Amino acid sequence: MATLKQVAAHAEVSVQTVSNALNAPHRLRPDTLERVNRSIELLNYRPNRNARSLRTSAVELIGYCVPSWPNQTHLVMDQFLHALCAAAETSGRHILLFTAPAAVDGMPTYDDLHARRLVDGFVLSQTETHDPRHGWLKDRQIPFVSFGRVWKETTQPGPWVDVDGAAGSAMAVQHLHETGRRRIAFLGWPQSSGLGEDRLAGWRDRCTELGLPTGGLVVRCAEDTIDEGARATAQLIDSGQPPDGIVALSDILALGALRQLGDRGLTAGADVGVTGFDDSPRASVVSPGLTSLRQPMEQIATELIAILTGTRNDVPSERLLLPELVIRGSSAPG
Amino acid sequence: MATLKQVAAHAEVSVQTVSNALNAPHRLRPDTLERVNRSIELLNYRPNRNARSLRTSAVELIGYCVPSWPNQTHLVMDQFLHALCAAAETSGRHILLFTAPAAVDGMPTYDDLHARRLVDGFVLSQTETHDPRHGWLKDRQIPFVSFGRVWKETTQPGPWVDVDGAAGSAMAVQHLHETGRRRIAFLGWPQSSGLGEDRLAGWRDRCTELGLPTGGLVVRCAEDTIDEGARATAQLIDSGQPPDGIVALSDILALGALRQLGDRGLTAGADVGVTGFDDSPRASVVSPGLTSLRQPMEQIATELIAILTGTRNDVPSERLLLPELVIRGSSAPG
DNA sequence: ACGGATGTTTTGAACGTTAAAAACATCCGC
DNA sequence: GCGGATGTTTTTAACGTTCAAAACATCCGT
Repeated sequence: MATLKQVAAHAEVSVQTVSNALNAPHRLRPDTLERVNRSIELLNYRPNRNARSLRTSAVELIGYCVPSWPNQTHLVMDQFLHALCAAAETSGRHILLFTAPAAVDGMPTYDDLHARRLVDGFVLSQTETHDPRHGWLKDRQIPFVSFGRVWKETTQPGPWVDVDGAAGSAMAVQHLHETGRRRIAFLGWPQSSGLGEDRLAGWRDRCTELGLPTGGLVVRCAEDTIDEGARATAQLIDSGQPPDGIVALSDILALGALRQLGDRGLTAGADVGVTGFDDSPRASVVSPGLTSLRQPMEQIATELIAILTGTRNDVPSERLLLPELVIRGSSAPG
Repeated sequence: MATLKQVAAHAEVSVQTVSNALNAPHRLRPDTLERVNRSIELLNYRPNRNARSLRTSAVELIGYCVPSWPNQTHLVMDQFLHALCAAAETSGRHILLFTAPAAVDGMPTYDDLHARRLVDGFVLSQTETHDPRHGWLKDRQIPFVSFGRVWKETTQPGPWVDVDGAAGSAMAVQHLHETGRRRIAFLGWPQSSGLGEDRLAGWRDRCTELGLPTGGLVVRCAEDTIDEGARATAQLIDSGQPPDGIVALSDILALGALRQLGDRGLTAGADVGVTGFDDSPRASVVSPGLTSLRQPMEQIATELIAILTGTRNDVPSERLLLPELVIRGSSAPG
């Protein structure tokens, strides 16, 4: 593989002139630039990333910890990973994947990757309540950006991009209200989940705004499973005041709701409107199709990379993005 | 962050002596080594990967193309990705993720990553019939190893690690035979799938060895879905000579079989023994639990890295690994 | 014709490691 | 005491870019 030196010899210029042809072509006389570019092409020159990184101290790699639940697929993370890679590449960078223990036990790994100049910074995701990684990185001035806020912190310890769960739930309530529902339930998670409480707040606020009841219409599920979604829905149906709409905090819980409605001889859509969150592939193939809130993965990834690389001066360090409500049969009126 | 130079000054030795302390400590007098190590620790020295890579021409990064189906989770690939990262780290390397168009359209991306010294080589996966990547990389002497063989090629174009699907199907047949089944069916894929034909061959060969019938007992499914598995099972049940055992080529098809059996008032296990492949999380939580063939992900990843890095002279360039049959209720006799 | 300004190209050094050769120190047999 | 062998440490250069300064060429006003 040719080096700058070889290209320079071929074009009968200095190494610096070849470097200028690549990085500052305006410095060169047009005929010199043409000759150098021809040599670059003829010799199939490719810049050596190591040499450049050594001189500039920028490696153009972004560290991302491989999702820590190998026993469980995580659709949102799969889509996110692909979008993140593509966004990084668009900016001339790549993603370096690594494993690390959970919480602070993993911080030495992050520290080491940065100290050895293996990465310039990190993208964090799967943020947990009181997640310690953010503060740890901020304290050490190691660049990072987070997909998701650190829940239940008074101030965020660093830049983030997130999807507005509350707004999403509100959109779902609004939509169900527009299809005629007047008693809309919410299937959520335990109170310890900040994300769950955020989405619940969106449901509650919009119901209140629309004058809809909220009492006795929230069921928190211990786990994010179809069975729990089914159980919670059964509980609502058997409550004596069954809902005519259900906003589920996730597609998984929503699928459980669909199953339970089917078991009770009720029709999703016609009898009870159902919505989920994340717009997983099953949302479209289940019958009826599940109305769901879709997270804008490509936009999320693009914003994360823009914040981390500081390539756009207009980028604020916090970005809350709106999900998109994808309307399907599960919320269509009768 | 301290450099070798700063550590050397602190320890009152040359840069080379510090480098020797790290890489060839046997060259140093014990008291010199101790003094240098103390300086390394005091100054929290971390080697700069770029500098080392520039001098040695080895970047210690392995390129892996992010799975190309963002609309569909792929459990096996999720587990694989985690195992691959961990195995790479164990060898002092990391995974660089990238995106690329499918088939030969993606080859310029591979070429560029290698030419620019962003990676030392590649791990390929999701191999397809007549997959062109392998031959392309081999022709250009770009190091790689493949998780999965290139089906329907007379010779493999490069090193690979794979799971022996045929042996897996044979194990499943053997197991069902041992639980008393004598008419074992196979749910497979279209004939164009090399992997499917391989697994089918294992089923057929073992049935023949055991003197079991094979005629009219194979149903090929157009797609890997629960519905297709259910449809295929219905076809077998309605055939006039229903099977008492079913080996499914994947867990998804097996779940379809379980559903169809339930719909027909038949009990998986007691009435019809069912097995799947891949041991997905649902295999254990479905009722009854699904007997399934589990791929040894950590071993696969470890072998891939060993072949690619050439770190063990005894490693052959082709490794066929056995899956593990995880026995659950779906194959338990009545 | 000359000096200052501007355009274009070259020169020298730096980044931080590793590899190889050289230098220095020590030991031992003759 | 000396020369050869071995142990230990230092010296020198290399890897391939980028950065900054210097040199050279050209232009224009006086």
